[in-house]
Amino acid sequence: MSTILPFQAVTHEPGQSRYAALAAALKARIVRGEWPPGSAIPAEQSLADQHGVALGTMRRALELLSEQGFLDRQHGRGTFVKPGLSGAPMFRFFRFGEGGDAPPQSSILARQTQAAKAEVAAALGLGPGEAVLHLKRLRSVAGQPCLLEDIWLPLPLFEPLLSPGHPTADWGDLLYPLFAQRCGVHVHRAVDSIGFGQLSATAARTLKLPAGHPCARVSRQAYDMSGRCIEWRHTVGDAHAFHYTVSIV
Amino acid sequence: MSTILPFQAVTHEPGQSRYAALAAALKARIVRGEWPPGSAIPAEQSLADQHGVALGTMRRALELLSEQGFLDRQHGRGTFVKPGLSGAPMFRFFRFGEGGDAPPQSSILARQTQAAKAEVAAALGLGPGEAVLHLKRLRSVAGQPCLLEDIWLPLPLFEPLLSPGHPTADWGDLLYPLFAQRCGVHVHRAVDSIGFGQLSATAARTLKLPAGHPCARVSRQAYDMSGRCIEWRHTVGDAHAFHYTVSIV
DNA sequence: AAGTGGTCTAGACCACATC
DNA sequence: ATGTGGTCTAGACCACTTG
Repeated sequence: MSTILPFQAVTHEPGQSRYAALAAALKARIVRGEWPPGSAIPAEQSLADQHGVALGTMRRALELLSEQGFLDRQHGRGTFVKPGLSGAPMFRFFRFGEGGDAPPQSSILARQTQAAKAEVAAALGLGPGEAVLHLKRLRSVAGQPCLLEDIWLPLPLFEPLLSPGHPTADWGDLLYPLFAQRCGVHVHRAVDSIGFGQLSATAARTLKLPAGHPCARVSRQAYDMSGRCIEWRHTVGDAHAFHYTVSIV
Repeated sequence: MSTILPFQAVTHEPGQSRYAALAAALKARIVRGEWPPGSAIPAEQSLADQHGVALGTMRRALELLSEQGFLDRQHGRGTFVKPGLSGAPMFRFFRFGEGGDAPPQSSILARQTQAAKAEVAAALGLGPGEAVLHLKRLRSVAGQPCLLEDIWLPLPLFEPLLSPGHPTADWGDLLYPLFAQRCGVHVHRAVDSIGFGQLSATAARTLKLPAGHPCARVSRQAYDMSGRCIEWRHTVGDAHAFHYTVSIV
């Protein structure tokens, strides 16, 4: 009598390597939530036995998922599902005075549901007119306003953020941990698009800058582990505070 | 009697893996010029025999150098030393009208030797006052001037570019292939630093824009395979033509 | 001491490019 | 047909972390 090997048979296209098929199967188990973000997955040898492959082949699959940002391997400890992005990634583009020490403050200026306009629907992969949550947010450093953000979130998913029981004043200074705690949404990767323009009159008033002042514009699409776009964000800030470094290889 | 294995003994620190030491040894042979850029290096099995390691270990070393951009592996053909960057990488930051089709034109406005000022010397890793070649260069698309560049090159190395026998009018539209052909310098990687400001009066005149017009500033340090900085470049262009996309993982 | 991931070996066989 | 890099195996042993 032989032990049951539940994941041994992996669909394996002719042009696809075994380890790539294994990686896809493991990724599906991660995305499905079988192992929550931050938790450990079984040991290499155990997974190799489960799938009926050699240890080296399973290691190739795990290394692939690690390169793709789904897993975090730690020598002697184990292999863990990567938690979502949590830092203050927008501040990589701006340098405000003494921002290195103090964490940037955040205040929500507006929170309302909307029917998605064409641009927002396209960015989020929704049909036009579907319900979205719109946030207007001001970020400040040492009491000085510096970034103004418009954020759109697809709505059945982010409904917990509409609860009157959780006033926006209590949200804290980072949104992504809030998304994870309240809505179970983990931001896995993001794409930022950078351009320049002038501040509108209303934006200039909020940022305490003259109307028409040059500004940097950053548009962001954020995605969860399944590849679904879960945030569309538009940020403006003083062009003179913008600074970014790129490595070209 | 045994065959001589010239590279078998690799200095191998306790904390260093065998394949990392092999990669460092191979990189040294590449940097030294033993295999010129674009040429094939020996087959995996041959290198493994030379160094007295198993095939899989040599493959790890070669894959590492491939990830680092030193080698280009091609299934069925061989492993090749990567040629330097050759494209028009500055145009990744700007979108000018119909620039997709026509290659950008280049004209050298000035070419002269200088004693390196502090900022230039620091960027190139020279002592202050060492001799550098300074170029001023205008790039145009469809006859419209769009980018103005100041370029500093360390001087014993780039002396061939001073030859009166090669007038700047014959240099063509890309500098990096010129560096490779005339000076044997191959650009392996570059670091670009982006900021925003206003055009100076003279820059505005050259670009046919009003003085004080908002502009994007890109400062570049370019490095060869040995890690030496071989170019410091400062580029300005109309801020409204700037556009860039970043993936965050 | 036990369990984890990291390194290395010595082979077999496959897929691709070229002559 | 030959030579190249790509995949996979089945083991051994090492290095790191934790109880």
